[in-house]
Amino acid sequence: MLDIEAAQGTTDISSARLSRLSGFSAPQVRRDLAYFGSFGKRGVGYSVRGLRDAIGTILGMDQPMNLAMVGVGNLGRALLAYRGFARQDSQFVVAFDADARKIGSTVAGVSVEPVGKMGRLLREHDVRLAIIAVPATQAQDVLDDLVGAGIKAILNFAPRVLEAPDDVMVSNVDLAVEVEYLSYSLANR
Amino acid sequence: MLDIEAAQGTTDISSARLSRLSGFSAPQVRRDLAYFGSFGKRGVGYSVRGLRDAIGTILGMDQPMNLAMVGVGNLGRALLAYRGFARQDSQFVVAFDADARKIGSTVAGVSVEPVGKMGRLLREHDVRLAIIAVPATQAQDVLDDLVGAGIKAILNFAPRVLEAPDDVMVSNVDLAVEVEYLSYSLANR
DNA sequence: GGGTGTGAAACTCTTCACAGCG
DNA sequence: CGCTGTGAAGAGTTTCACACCC
Repeated sequence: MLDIEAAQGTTDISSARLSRLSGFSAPQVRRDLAYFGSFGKRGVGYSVRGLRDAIGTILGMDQPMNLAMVGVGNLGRALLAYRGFARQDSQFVVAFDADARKIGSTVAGVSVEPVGKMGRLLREHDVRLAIIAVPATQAQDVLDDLVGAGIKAILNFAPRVLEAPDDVMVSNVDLAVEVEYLSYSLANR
Repeated sequence: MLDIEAAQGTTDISSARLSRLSGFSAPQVRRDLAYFGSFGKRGVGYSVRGLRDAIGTILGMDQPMNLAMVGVGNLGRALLAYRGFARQDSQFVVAFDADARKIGSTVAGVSVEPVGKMGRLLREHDVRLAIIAVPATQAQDVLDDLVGAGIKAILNFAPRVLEAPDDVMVSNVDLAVEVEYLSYSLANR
């Protein structure tokens, strides 16, 4: 969103404009931003550049975040190549797969390693966030390995409820849920 | 979640157990379910089978929902093959791509058609929900075409804010946002 | 004038506690 | 007895309105 404005050369943006772009109400936008500090100028709006930097800092994206991908099937490949990640300072540093034929290959500039080396390589590369893109049947095993390697944040794309210790955050992206939500919305106008 | 229980032969499930599996509190589960009707038996719990059917009906998944995929790159391919969708009665009936070399091929049993035929084929196949998995630069054009073809529900995977008429629902799956959320959670314990 | 930041009101959502039924 | 369904209390969130500053 802020990228669009930056690309258009806009330097300042009002909460009203952010409202239109984001779908949140203008007072909402102001309150949420004010929660983290005073970023805006009265009578002018928010500096696009300043806002982006501030949000980056708040999200902890100002310092690089090393990511690992587990599973290099279609989905893993797509995610490795996904443009959205590149805009932040997060980056994939290593990928893993169980298929011996894929080991040693490179996908989107990231080398594919055997799952057996996960523990060691995750520590070596200082990976703090891992993404699970393996078949549902293997997802829990992968999660257990990741937890064993000290990973505290996991993004799971496998359509399965996974068990994890309380101090490990697991965020599920269940693509079917999105379709269900839209289906429900269609059925109820 | 309910699939897990069904697979284990469990016939009834309590709100307490659903709470552990879903992460929502037990009263929360009960209230949400009660909102749609009385599905549970006091002293016993909810029938797994009954619940699944009821939820399916509520979501409008009891009748088939035809889906179209626009964009057959890595992400489109991954989504077409995604297991999660198959469990419901939703199904992909057609896919589109701008690349002439892909036209006529079949991905996960779905034939790839030229984007130029989108309007006609969407109507022919009675598609009501389309998924956008094209590069960000082309996403808005695709959305406009879909809207022109009468599609009222769109799931967008391109990392871009899209403009759509008020009566068209656009659900964005921004994969970067998920990483940002976990990154923020990591930074703030 | 224009747009932020924020107190106060309105609203929604969550939790608690328990009556009541199987 | 065990667990649902739900009124009432509590917490959190959104909206409104406007003082204040650029």
